[in-house]
Amino acid sequence: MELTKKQQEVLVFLRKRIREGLPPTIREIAAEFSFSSTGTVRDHLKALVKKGYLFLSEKKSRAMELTEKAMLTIPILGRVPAGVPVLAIENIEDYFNVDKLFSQKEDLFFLRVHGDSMIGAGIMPDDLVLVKKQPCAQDKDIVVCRIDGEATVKILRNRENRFFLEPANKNYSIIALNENSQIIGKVITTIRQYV
Amino acid sequence: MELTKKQQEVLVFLRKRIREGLPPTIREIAAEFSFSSTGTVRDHLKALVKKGYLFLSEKKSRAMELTEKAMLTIPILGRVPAGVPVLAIENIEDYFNVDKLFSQKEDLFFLRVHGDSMIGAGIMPDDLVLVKKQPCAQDKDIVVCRIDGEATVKILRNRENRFFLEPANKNYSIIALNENSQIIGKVITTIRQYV
DNA sequence: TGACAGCCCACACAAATGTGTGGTAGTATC
DNA sequence: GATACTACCACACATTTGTGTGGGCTGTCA
Repeated sequence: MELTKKQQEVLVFLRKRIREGLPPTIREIAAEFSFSSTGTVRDHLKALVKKGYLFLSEKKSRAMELTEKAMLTIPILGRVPAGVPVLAIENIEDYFNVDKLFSQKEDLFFLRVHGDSMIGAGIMPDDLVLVKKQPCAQDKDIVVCRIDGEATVKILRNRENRFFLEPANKNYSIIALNENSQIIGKVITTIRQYV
Repeated sequence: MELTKKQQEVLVFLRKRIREGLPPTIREIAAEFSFSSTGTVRDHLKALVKKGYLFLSEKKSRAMELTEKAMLTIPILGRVPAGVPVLAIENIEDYFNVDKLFSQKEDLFFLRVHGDSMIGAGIMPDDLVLVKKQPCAQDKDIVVCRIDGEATVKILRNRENRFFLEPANKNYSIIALNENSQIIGKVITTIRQYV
């Protein structure tokens, strides 16, 4: 059930248009590929549906959706030997599903990290951490907590059912979790953008 | 030029549908709000356009686009004092524009980081770095380079027009840029996802 | 009072759009 | 030879959809 070259081309176009926010109509697809008949487009769309790359809704204009299989991904490279092109297929370790990163329904927010208390865990000042709001977490989770009126990032430690907030920097000390320090959420991603 | 409550509601619905991948038709909007006339919807859409939240294309079904002003963003929290709710408006430092992160047209790929040579810069083993392909870069840029058949991440140094690749870890040594080490691209973002 | 914005309705019309039927040609498979 | 898939075309038809005109009611602001 592999895609033919032509079907690939159509899929690439659909992906582009869907990402831009407005899926094409059948006639817009026909125009793109200089097809003079709408039937031709329908053949291709039906092939994509049949092969599991596309969902179509009936009687609704532009109503198409990519399946998981067809979603836009950015290749993740692993080891890159000398001599071969960087983006050669052999180097591709996995795909990063861009469309899924932020599609979660949970209550998410970013926190801009202040201070260097988590430097040992690779969380630098001014990094953004994506936080899922939740009142508790597990041992070793990186959590956002409120200590003395300041939101900071720490590692949660569970020692015999007593909880501690541990920094990843020896210049800071461990804090026991009490009524003055409250867990706000769990860090699920960190992002650093270079200018 | 503030939005009225009703216009806000309409915008929220549009944003939801646009994010889901299929902007609504005028009649679908009417159904959502139980309007019995398409004219009513057009009044609201025109108001949103006039106030700078929406672009509409003529004679094309579902052809609407959010303006920068109206785009979906995730709040970035700064300092969070005790006592106030976490997501209180006072805490919001900025907004992270999800829709823009990956919208760049350039040739991008992710590289899974192996080794600890960049630990000092907060880039840990197994982090993902988003790389923009380019054959050269500037002093202090973090670059992906190919050294002895392995893609690694390093800091580029320009000393009197001679280029060096510098690790952020004292256990590794500086390498002069030569025919055995080639710049593949520049790191523009790092991402770490916790399971 | 007048002007304007917000919010709603009814209805008609033309254009855009999906659907359906049927056809041709090439290629591959059994 | 039969069958199936791919890749195109032509054309008609019904529905969906955007557009346009006209109207009503409620406010606010000058």
